[in-house]
Amino acid sequence: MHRLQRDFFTRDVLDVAPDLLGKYLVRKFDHGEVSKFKITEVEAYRGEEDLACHASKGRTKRTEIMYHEGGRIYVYLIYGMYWMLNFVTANENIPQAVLIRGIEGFAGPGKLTRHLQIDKSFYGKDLISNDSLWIEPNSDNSDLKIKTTPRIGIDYACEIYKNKRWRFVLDF
DNA sequence: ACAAAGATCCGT
DNA sequence: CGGATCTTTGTA
Repeated sequence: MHRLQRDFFTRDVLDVAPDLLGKYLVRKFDHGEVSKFKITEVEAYRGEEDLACHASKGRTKRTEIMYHEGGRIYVYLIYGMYWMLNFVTANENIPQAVLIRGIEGFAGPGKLTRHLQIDKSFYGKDLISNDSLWIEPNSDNSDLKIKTTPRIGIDYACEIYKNKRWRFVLDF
């Protein structure tokens, strides 16, 4: 099976996010074992104008990777304990990212990174070329039911962006 | 330098 | 509902 290529990620985050549902997140561990998990829940963070997006504070050391071309990995630590896994989308200088919130068997962004052993060392890696983490298509995802809701845990944002239904969940 | 907050999770 | 736990960021 071939992994998803650059053109999948260099689109608007609102197109990429729901399109990731049902596809496979593939992790090759250091000891050689390969595990594949169907993606079940994602959220879109869209540009400097989106007050829930880290890039709303502008270009910093942490948000720098979101300004790169789509397909890169954005990882950060939250509450001192949990690594959040994101994929950068769109073209250069358009800061967008998809937060991976759930995979088959592991609901919760902090739980899935713990199980997949993903940490700061993945920051900036390219999904198209690295040998530890990538996305593969699903030949049988023609009949997906997708539910949309507001995003989780962003009470600090203003009403306009708090209410955007930019969380996408596979509806079984 | 220092203080504050945070895209979460778990146990009570 | 509160505690864990530490990086990033803003302010001085």
